Amino acid sequence: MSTNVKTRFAPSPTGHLHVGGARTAIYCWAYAKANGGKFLLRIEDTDQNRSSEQATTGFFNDLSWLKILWDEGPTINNAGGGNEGPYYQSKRLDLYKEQLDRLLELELAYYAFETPEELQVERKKARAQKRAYRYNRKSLELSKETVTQFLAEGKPHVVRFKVPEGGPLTVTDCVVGDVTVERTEVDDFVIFKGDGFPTYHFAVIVDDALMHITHVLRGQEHLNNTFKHILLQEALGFERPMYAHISLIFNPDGSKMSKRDKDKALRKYVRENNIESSPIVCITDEAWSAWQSSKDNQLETEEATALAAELGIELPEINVDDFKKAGYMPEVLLNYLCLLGWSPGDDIEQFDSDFLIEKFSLDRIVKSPAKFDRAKLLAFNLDALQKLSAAEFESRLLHWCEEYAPEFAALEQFSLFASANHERSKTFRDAIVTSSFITVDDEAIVWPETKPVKKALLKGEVSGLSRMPAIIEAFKEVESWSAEAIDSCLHTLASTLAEGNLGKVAQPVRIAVAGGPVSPPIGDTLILLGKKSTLRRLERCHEYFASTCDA
RNA sequence: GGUCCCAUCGUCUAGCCAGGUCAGGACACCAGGUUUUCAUCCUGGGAACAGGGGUUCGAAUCCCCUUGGGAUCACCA
Repeated sequence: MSTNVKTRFAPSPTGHLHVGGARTAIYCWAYAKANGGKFLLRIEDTDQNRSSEQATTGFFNDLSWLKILWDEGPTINNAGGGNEGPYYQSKRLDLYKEQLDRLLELELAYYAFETPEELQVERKKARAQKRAYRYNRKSLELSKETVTQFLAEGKPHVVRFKVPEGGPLTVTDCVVGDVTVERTEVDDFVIFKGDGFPTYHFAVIVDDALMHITHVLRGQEHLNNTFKHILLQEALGFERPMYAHISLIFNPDGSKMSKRDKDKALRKYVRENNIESSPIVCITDEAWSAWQSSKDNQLETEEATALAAELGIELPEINVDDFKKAGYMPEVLLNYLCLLGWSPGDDIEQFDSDFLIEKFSLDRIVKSPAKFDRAKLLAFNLDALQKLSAAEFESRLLHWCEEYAPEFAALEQFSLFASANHERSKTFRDAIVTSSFITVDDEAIVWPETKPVKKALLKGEVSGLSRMPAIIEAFKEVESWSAEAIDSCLHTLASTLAEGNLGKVAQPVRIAVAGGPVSPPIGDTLILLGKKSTLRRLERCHEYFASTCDA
């Protein structure tokens, strides 16, 4: 394809990198790589109130985790660099002002003095009259002298772009095709804000031009903005890049997948359960009532996480970081995200990033929006996990545990813990969930009387519980606590106590030591626990049920 | 409401641009089987061209309309 392809991903650091943004970044990266071009990262932090350094770092981490590394941009670890920076918009004010002066000189931009409140009134009027809001160009009627005077007085102002006269506007989008709109649909939008910062529209045009971006891939919510952008480019004499607008990602219920989904889930639960005050200390009464007073006041991430944990509800996974925490592998998330709107054809679905780079093209991007299907992601993760060698699985599980489950990372028999969980885990988290009994103290194991527990211990002609004393005695005799010894002991027990039915002895043992019907294979489970803990748990279980039910 | 975008199994999609294979695959689901639990694993199955008009010998594919869904209409990006 064309030479010098350069794409960019330009997030505003106001939250976390969510899956939609991640997919855009992946496509940008893949397109650049597929065409021997460069991928650039730019931080759009012109919103002084909402941008944060913490969020910026989060974006770097999330992108790095996915192995989407930028050739140009902020220098972090082994990514970034380039000499068309700085790559933070907040540090490019001079550049924007320079371009703004040109526009002012050409009389393609003008000062406007309406207050936000005044504009709000106009907007409401427009809504009531069932038409789209357009700025009425009132400030354009001001005389030069008045404007000069207002500015000298320090009257608060913005700068607006003066949309030139002309015919309809057409942009040829690489995904959507030709899109045409009447010029009158574009109003004189603000390009410089009252705080002296450029708006998104202005900064993005200046930066994309100065950084020589050739292809702009972005979410379809920007399709309408494109007309503002091409107008600005024409006014400034910039070349128009190629545009590719990617459809949105939705939740399974059809709603737009958004960063607000977590907040929504929490609100719903709180409302449905009539919870009137904060159940945890980390959310103050003030924070709670502020949150409850308006849907626009979202809880901080930490607060939301803590509250969800307290209420015992699962927050929907929407950010890249959520999937990392949940124990998915980055290459799987990347793979799955690619498939939401693009496919390589030939019935191929599972692939790595080398394959992606080789095959990626804009003309295979689907126009229609996609729903995010966690079940398929999970299935992909399972497949990928199973393809890992034992050593690789162990090292990656260890890595994950070090970050999210240090008590498991510290396990002396980590190797066995890993191998025992390899083929039965769909995510890294699965391994610690079904093996949580390992890190629980012997004296803290409890046995909820659920159906499977009752079935294994209390039901039947000869109950599992009644076999317990014999099992305990047999285990006491096992000298070396090895897989072979345990196995042979269990088989012997099965033939003497249960006509060779291994399940009849294994399942009561499993429940006794694990506190529930699910654990790794029984031999591994017992070795992981050790002989002493195994015996203690068996005894405690026997005592507990013997005392509660006079069987 | 104005403007713009979109429309193949429950879901992601292949097929469409260059009309002509029982509309293919994956996930999910259902039924069997393997397995000491859970999870895997194996076999089989049901499942879609939104509706209506054209064009054509022939339409999922090209055109129009209807319906449905979505985006956007900020001194946020």
